[in-house]
Amino acid sequence: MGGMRTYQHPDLATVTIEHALHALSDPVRLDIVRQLDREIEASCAALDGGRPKSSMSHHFRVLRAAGLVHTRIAGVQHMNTLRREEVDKRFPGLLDAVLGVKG
Amino acid sequence: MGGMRTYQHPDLATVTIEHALHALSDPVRLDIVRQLDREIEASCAALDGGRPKSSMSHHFRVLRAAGLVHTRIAGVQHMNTLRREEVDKRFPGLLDAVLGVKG
DNA sequence: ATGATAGTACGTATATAATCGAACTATAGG
DNA sequence: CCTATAGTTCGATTATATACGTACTATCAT
Repeated sequence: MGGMRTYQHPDLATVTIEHALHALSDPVRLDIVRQLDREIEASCAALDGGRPKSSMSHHFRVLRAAGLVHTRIAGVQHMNTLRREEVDKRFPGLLDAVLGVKG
Repeated sequence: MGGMRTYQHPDLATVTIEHALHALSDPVRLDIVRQLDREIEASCAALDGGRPKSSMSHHFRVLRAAGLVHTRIAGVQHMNTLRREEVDKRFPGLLDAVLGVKG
């Protein structure tokens, strides 16, 4: 069924490191995370890089399920943020390491 | 073409963070890496946790291809080590973060 | 109400990965 | 040379992911 009122965001305590690593290991998703790390908040469309909406929806769902991204509904847009503090608490240094890599 | 004389180990510069994250996102492989982090050097069989040899061979191959593990042949055994220093240089803080997680 | 916009849900096709038995290869020891 | 051991390679199976078109839903503006 189509649009929804709210999203479910898992408690980081229930997210395993394997789960988080898997979510981060896809280039599209890693790119989303990199952009969110800079942009603070962005709509799905703003980060799609020309990809179809259904593909992006899939990747955001994976990122949400892994506890990495929070999505709030703002009118017609769904605004995404990195769950930085919570992820840092659960996996200290992980995002710093992943986002700090060059090349 | 069974056993081999030597293994190919990629230059870490050619390994992407996505590649490394994917290799680490499998529970069997993460367990291997965790054990190598403690044991310094171990044969494949010592880390198999009762799994078939062909399955383990697959996982070691993935770990090698991602630049995470080095394998040297010592007689009939193939001894594995974590490529700690090189990985730390290429992906600073990554292994500390991944291996430091509890639960 | 109509239309436009943002995104989800579903279904399906395709690709990638995990699992593991069986046959094989290399080395060591008797 | 024969046998045991450690691990690889091959091939087949199954599971998991990705990609994306189409239909749908929610919200907003007119």
